Amino acid sequence: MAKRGKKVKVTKEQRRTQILKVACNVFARKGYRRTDVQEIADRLKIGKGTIYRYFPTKEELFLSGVDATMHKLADSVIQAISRIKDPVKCITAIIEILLDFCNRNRAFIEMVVTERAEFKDRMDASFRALERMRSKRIREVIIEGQRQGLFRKIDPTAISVFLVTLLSGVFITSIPPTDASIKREGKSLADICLHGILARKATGKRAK
Amino acid sequence: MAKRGKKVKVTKEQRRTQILKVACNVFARKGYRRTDVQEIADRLKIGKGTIYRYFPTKEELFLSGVDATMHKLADSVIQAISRIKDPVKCITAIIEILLDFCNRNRAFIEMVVTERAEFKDRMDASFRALERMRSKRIREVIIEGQRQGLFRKIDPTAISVFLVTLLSGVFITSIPPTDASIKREGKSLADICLHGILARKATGKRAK
Amino acid sequence: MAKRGKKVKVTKEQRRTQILKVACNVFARKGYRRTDVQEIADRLKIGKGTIYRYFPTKEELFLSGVDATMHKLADSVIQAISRIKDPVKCITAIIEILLDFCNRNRAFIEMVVTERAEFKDRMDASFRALERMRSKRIREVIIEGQRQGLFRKIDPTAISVFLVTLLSGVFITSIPPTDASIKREGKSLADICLHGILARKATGKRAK
Amino acid sequence: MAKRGKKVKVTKEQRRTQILKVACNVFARKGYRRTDVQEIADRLKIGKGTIYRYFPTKEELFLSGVDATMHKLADSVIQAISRIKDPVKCITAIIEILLDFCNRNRAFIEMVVTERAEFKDRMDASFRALERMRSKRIREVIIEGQRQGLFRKIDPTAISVFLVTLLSGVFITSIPPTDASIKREGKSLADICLHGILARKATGKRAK
DNA sequence: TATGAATGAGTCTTCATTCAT
DNA sequence: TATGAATGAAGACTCATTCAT
Repeated sequence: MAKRGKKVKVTKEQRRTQILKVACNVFARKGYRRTDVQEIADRLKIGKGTIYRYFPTKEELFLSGVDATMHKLADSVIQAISRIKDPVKCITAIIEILLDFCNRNRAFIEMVVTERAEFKDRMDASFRALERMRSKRIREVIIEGQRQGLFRKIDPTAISVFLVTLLSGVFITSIPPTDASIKREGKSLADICLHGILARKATGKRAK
Repeated sequence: MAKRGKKVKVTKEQRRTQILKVACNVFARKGYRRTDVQEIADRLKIGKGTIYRYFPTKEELFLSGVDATMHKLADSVIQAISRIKDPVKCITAIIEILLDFCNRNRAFIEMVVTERAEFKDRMDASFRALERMRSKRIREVIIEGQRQGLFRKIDPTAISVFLVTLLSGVFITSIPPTDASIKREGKSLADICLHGILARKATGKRAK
Repeated sequence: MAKRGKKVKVTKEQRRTQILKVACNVFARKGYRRTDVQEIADRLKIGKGTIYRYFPTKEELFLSGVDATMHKLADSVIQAISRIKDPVKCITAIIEILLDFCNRNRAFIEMVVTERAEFKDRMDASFRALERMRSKRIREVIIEGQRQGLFRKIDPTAISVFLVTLLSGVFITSIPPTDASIKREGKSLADICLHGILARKATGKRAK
Repeated sequence: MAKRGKKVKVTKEQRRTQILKVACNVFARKGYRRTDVQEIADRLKIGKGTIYRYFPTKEELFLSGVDATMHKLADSVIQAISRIKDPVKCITAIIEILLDFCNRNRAFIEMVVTERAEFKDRMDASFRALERMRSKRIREVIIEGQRQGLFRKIDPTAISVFLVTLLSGVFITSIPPTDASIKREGKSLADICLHGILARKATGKRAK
């Protein structure tokens, strides 16, 4: 009622972002269905109706949150890829960036998991679109790596499927809190990706 | 009302299993919240009350379904592992079995995803228990492989984390229908796992 | 399932009485609505269907229990009244008997209270019938007492209303467990009934 | 839908009271279990959800009704007692007030009866608390009456038990509609309370 | 523009009663 | 005769969305 104090004036866009951020947190913690729009409003100390002024439905609010974060992720991966020329380093970077992102966006990961369950039909499209894009970029890196003779000459699709699968695994398994050794873990995953599990002596030429 | 025909006699256990199976399908298709217990009953052509004779709550019904399938999966993986002596073949087998299982249990995968969103706190324990067990078995295979000089002498935990991550990715990404080339895909994933992405000739120069 | 042992053969009437007794206890403890017919069956170690062989509905079962006990109470009061000739002792006896009965039939009292709430329209008739009868007997005692010059010459209805009211109060307030001093309490109530609260010396002046 | 007319503006407190009043009536008429919250809403021409905005559960709604009326009753009795100095008149007044209250609050009485059956464990506490308080006030009146030499010098507890029992009886037996002669009945009950049933000429001989 | 009171469709769960064995 | 599995009507409660102020 009171809300005394300077009652900071915010632009529409800022207000929208505020709402989105808080909504994401609540959705992440409680899941889509369990989240009461009222709770989001309460946390923001605004009226429930106000939220509906910015987002037509609860669903839209939720999906907007997923989308926004999705784009942030995609952007940082793509940016990294385009900065790094060396295909080998690129693969490592992609894994590290994803791990780092997952670590810093636990809430988001939860949202995506939830989303998949709740909005299977509707949202899968957008989810897959992103995945396909990611997959496409990775393909490019792989083909470049093969062109340079760095990567094995196997079906690029096979490699890209492999990487996407691994990355999805990273995405999913990173949900439980992992500690600050994220960096090390990223390196370790990338190393195995690149060199495989088998001992080099078994390969003949592979021994260091 | 109808129940035409011979009115097959079923034991309690069979009835329970029947219900569980249909329930899993509906849950998988619609998600936990969207599933109305009435629909499960309708599909079984039994009364809603009957379901509640076998499962005290909708939640219990859901979790029972997850649990049952979880155990089937764990069993088939463990069995395979114990049958196969060669660590290299074992790794391949684990990937293939999981892929195959995911392919044949789409519904189940959906349930697990849903579950994670809905029953985060409650079910995570059982989910992780299974994961830990799987991880432990894989470690054993890895250590054996290293003992035989087949696998690289790097931290077994790193390898096991890598494999579990990849497997989780398999689990998750297999949700969209993949065709019968599952076998081939499994082999392909395992191949990259074992030999890595890098070309052999490049190995020498790239070794750290 | 087993129920081994001599499986004592019981007549239909005995079985009916058994059921009624157990049912009364459960109803008394949980109230009519809260009582599950299944629980009564379980306690008796018989099938639920069996109960329905003896009582057409749950309601009938409940009301039969009330009725049976009601009659026991009415009988013991009437018997006492007809044994005792002295109207003064008779009044005391009625109070004592009721107190004693209430004390030994807590469960029953609860049933009557429940019944009044649940079956207001339907059962009130039978409840009142009994009350009227009790009231009628009491009236007879009063009139006899007045004839003998023992009781004040005020409207017998007033006295009977007074007594019925007091007895109903006994009925209701006796629900919480009272100890063995029931007898003393009965005497005390009867004493005040007979002599009133006012000091005798005051009687002369205060008489209307 | 309709909500014709001026759509009177009501405060939250007024709305709460409105709901409580109608709810009491419905509960009283149908009993707790038989009452559908929907019916209360329909009668108020408001949505069911609105009721749940004011009372978290049906039970709470019910018990709030009992409580509110309980307090009204306690207040009017206590007020009357503190206004009247003469112990003899006080006793009469207490009976009259209770009778009158019961007559004008049939619905309430029904609620209390229902409550006792449904909420035995939970509500008994508050019910008894009130009773104890009433009983304490009455004791004070009695002791004062004895000090003034107006009342017989018997155990004050005995007298108070007697009165509470009688009052409970009034409470209970007044449920069936009694006519406007309430006043007369109150006087009559009080008269017997004070002077007893026995004829005065008999008093001398019968005194213990 | 912001609010939050009001709404009522949607669902889980209970349990008296039936009836095939 | 006894059983207990099956039934489905009934009812409490939630919460996204609306809309008057």
